[in-house]
Amino acid sequence: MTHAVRHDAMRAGNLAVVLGALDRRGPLTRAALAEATGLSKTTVSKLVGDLIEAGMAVERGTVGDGERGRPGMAVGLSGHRVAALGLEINVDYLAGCVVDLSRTVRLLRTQATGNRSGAPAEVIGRLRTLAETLLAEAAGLGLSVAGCIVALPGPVDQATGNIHRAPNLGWRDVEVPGLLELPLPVLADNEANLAALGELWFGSGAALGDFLHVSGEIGIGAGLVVEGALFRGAHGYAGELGHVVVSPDGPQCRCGATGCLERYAGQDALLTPEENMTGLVARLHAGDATALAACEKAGTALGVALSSAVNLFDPDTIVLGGIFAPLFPWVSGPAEATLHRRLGQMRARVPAVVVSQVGADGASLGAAGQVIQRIIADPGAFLLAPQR
Amino acid sequence: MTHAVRHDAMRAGNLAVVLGALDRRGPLTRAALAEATGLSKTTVSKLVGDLIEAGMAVERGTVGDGERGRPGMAVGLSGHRVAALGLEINVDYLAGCVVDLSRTVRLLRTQATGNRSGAPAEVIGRLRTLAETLLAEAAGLGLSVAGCIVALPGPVDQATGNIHRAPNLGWRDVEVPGLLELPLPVLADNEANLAALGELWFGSGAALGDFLHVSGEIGIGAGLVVEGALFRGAHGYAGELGHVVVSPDGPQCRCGATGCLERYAGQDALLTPEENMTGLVARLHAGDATALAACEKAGTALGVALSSAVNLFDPDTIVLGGIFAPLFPWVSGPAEATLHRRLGQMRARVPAVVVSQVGADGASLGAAGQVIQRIIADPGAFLLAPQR
DNA sequence: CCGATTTAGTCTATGTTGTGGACTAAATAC
DNA sequence: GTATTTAGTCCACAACATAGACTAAATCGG
Repeated sequence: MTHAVRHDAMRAGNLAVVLGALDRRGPLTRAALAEATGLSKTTVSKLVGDLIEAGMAVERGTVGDGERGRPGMAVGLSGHRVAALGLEINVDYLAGCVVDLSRTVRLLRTQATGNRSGAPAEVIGRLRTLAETLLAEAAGLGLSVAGCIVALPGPVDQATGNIHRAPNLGWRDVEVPGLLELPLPVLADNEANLAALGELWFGSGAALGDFLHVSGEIGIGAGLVVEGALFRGAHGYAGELGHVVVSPDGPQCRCGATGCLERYAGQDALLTPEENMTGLVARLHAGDATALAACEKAGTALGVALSSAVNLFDPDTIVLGGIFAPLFPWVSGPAEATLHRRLGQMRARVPAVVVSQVGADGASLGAAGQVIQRIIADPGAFLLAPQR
Repeated sequence: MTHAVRHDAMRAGNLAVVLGALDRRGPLTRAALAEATGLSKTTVSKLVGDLIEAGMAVERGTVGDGERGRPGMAVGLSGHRVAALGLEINVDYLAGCVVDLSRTVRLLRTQATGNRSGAPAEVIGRLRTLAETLLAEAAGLGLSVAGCIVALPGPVDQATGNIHRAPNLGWRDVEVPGLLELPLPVLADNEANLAALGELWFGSGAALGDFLHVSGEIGIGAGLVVEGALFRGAHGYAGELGHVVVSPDGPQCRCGATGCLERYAGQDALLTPEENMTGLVARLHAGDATALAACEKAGTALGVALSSAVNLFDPDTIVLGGIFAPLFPWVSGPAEATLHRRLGQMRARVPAVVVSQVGADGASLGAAGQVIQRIIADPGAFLLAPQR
């Protein structure tokens, strides 16, 4: 239900409207803010005053654009006080970052460690150490970290932040947020979802329109961003592109079905057991026929699965991330050709296939960005937060 | 952007909160409403007064449940004044209905006419006559019709309500809402989307959880309902289940691709040119081997396409409507078996496949219901509407 | 160089809305 | 028949946004 609107909710809502306008339209004068939001100058002045006092906005000097009249004082988001922590647990690394309110990356650490079949408590302990280091450094920068989201490689219960199962880690039903024991609110989300948001805020962003972000790792996940917000299915199991049908009579998949995309374009299908991604890319550059054929096949299969996804989701753009980012030159051609072959006649516009602009840090950046997004959407809840 | 909250918006929001509570939780006393919404008794009393005056709510008598204390006066949605018009243009019929605020169907008319390759102006003229008849009858019942939505068999631009192309009607870029020239606000939407909403409000409804509604006609469309709201892709082209891949090397489809679901389970794939649906069902009941085999094949193909859709959308339930409703006994078995085969090992819960509870009127009912939904979500805009 | 004009931002009186608590109404409990 | 309990209304008050007057600081034109 839409919640009851009392006076305090009205104020909180308008605070969010002003902060949101600053976020989307860059620095603005109070007069321009009043124009943009439809609020009166008086109200905007009061709200801006509160935001400045809370360290969420700053005056950025007068804008004397040569026009007549008194020049306005530009007000913009301030990255000097409020910040967010993003963390990621993946199969072979841990990552963490601190992003400030203006979505500037202030700190970023990656730690290569084998977490495959590591005990949850042990892995989470290492992540806690990483997080505490980042929090201490953030405090040194004068930043007040308001919250944290952890990216996890598997479906996450949105209500609790617990991960139901992470096949690639060998985990089942682990209460990650609780076990982290950090002195701030902690939530968790699916790595594929957060990588899509990372692309939105730290990659090509709004230029993509509504986009489907494909994050191939061991499995292949996809996150859909519609009008700047993530589409989540019913229970966080949406976007499982890896098990979309490519050919119903295809090879057996570990999921029990046959002919899933993962069998054609998953990491295990492309790499030989003793080879890593760098090796494969080297072979591709050298013109190795086997490697080129495998990528051609993977790209075509990806195109088939994506054509189904486009029919169902209807995105403007498709972004290839994860393992498909380094393989993009070899995979995107066949994928795009297949998309055009299957969709070109029916649709006025076939989605473009582009490469992700954020690397492996996409998920942790998206996690921190999501915290920032929540703060901007409801700054009232953070105005009274302790300042360092 | 979230819109600025002024005093009038605060009041409008609270009106919506109260009306929404009445809609979802049935008749309630003012005291119970205050409890449910978090508003004070005073405020609830004032808001309820306005709603009663506007004819959107009525007192339904005291609830003397034997408890101590003064008995409360139950207040419920009133279906006596505000209503909505739903229309549908399909290949071989026109349909129209009037639904009141309490989502009771007050009037329902279907008109069998061949609209395939009929000139838009002519077909819309017939629809206008139908609409005007319904509006006159509604006025006779004391109903004030606040708005209208038209269901169309093809992708619809949400901003304008114009249909871009309707292959089964042979239409391109027709401004249906404008051409109707009705004396009330008219919008349009995709037939598959509205049929899904029809199932939500006039069929099995909330018991389904988040569901995917498959509406097979000539083409096969799907509408996804998440938390009581429709998921729309980027431009209203989402949910094209008919062109999801079943087998990439399958037969040529009219869309230019190969092996689309439509070629296995579309109306044209199941019926011989000289046969209609009734004939097919009769043959199935008689045990005709060819017909049974065709349905088995269609059901399996549907299961394959749906397994991809479930991987991407993650619904709780799948509802089969349109041509799949009469064919349900023969199609659902193979479809469900295929879903279990492909998804059973990976997912804790495979979506149940159920039959639609609303017939061919689903889309026009959903259209009217959507208007009602909008009124309930923002009653403020209709409080000053002319009363009959 | 100085007044007219224009735009930015603040200040003050006012209006709308929701709230808490006092008050009235109408039932059951003893 | 009185005490108790719950429903609903009334009234004084508080929170917030607003309109318009007012001050501040620039450009324009002579």
